[in-house]
This record gives sequence, structure tokens and C-alpha cells, in this order.
Amino acid sequence: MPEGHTIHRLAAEYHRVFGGQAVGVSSPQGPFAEAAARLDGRELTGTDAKGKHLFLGFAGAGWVHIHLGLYGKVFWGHGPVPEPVGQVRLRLATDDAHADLRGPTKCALITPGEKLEVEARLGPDPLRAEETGDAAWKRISGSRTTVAALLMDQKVLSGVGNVYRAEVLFRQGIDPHRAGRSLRRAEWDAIWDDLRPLMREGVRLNRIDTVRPEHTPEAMGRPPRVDDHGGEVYVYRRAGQPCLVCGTEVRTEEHAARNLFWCPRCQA
DNA sequence: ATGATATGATGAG
DNA sequence: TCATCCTATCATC
Repeated sequence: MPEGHTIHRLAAEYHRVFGGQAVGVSSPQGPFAEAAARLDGRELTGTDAKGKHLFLGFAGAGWVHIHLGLYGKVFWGHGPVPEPVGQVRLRLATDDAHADLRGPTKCALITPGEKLEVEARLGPDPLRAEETGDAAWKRISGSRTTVAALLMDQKVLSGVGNVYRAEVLFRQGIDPHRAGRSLRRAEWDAIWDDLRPLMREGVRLNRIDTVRPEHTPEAMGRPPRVDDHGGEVYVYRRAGQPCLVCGTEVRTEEHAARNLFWCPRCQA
């Protein structure tokens, strides 16, 4: 399930597999069928990502705008294209590869202008090398909203989801309940500067690892540990378990309809 | 088999 | 704040 690192990885993957080629486009059972027919056989000219939004560009036809939401996923395959099983919203296929998109919140054909509008609605993306965190700081520094909610607000900052939120606040020792306007500039800069390489590493490994080498169970002389979502993390979904750094029980609560996790001692 | 759960976002009230 | 979209996975029966 997707945060920004997943989307940027997909943009690179779609480009690597289909870029510069004429691609078979279909929407076997979905409401995208009409648009897919218009794209079928065109060249995939480029891909792009901002935050959790993915864009696939087709020659002379504009962009396919994809948002995975909570459930969306892409299934990759090689060789002969199998019959679609269940709901496939968008299938791209060449002679030797195919990609099936299932369950996205959004999959629509848009114009270049509409792509710019989507991007303009989003805050800076730590995975876009040319962007800075300044616009996000402007929103955060004047806000009475909690920093936990602000980091999840895609208009403020794009690409960060529940895992990166919890983990970056832990790594920076910041209490998630603090108001945005209580943050010092240096604290925000530390969050932004930490997110960039952290999320870049997420793109590379296709998972979220946030535990520093000095805090791994091996380094701390503790038994090995496996997080149930496939990455090594400090607090995400570790409620009731001891903090990897200080041993205090990790806490959780519902915060704006999402699960929030933090260490009350390290993030006091 | 069934139910709970999830890394997201929107629109109504 | 709540319901809703709608899919895969895992735990429990």
C-alpha cells in the first residue's frame, strides 16, 4: 500500500518497462474502457509523479492520472497476457510485459493543463529533487493544527503518509500533538532534510525502513524483530511494544480518523 | 467461510 | 466528524 515512495517507484517502473514503445491499453471491466480505447496502440512518452499522484503520458493524447488511494495496486507480469481476473481498471501490455492496475481511487485521462492543476494543489514533494520545503513551512508555521495532521495534509506536503509521518516525527523527537506554529524553523528543516533521503531509500528498496543502524535489535543486544508490514520501523503499528530506543511503551490513538503512533518519552 | 484491518481522499453536514 | 469508495491480506472460526 502506497505512500509517495511507491508512486515514484511506479513512475520509474512504467517508464522502464513501457517507455518509448507502442503499448496495448485496455480497461477490461472498468469505467475507463472508453478512454483506454483511445489510448490503445499509442506510444508511452513519459511518466511523472508528485506526492501520491502518478501520471502516464501518451503521445498526442494527454496523461492518465492515477491515484491508488488506500487499496490500489499494480500487478506486473511477463510473457503471454493472461485473462484478467476480477476487476482490472487499466492494463498496459506489450509482447513481453504487462501491468494491471486494480482498485485505484482515480484513473482518468486528463490534459496537460489539468495535470498542472493537480500538481499545483499539492504541497512540495520531498522526492522531487528540485523542490524545497519553503511552501510547506509557510503553511505549518502559522497553523494551530497539530504537526501530525499537517504532515498528512497533501496540500501542505505531498507524498508523506501515515508511516513516514510517524517515523519522521520519532526520528526528530517531535511530539505529534504540537501545533504547527510551535515548531521552530530548524525543526521543520530537520524534518524535511530527513524525509528526502528516507523516502528516496524507500523508492530504492520498495519498503519503508527507518531504523538507524545503531538502533537495530542486533546493535542494541535484543532479539531480532520482524515488523508485520515488511519494513523496520520505530513506532508505526508498534503500540504497546517497547520503544527501540528507551524501552517506554509505544502509544497509539485515533487522530483525525487515522492511527497515530509515538513514543511519549522520546517525543516529549 | 467470515470478519477485521489497512501506508488515502472526498464530500456531506 | 462521519460515511463512503472498494481490494487484498491476515487472523479467527
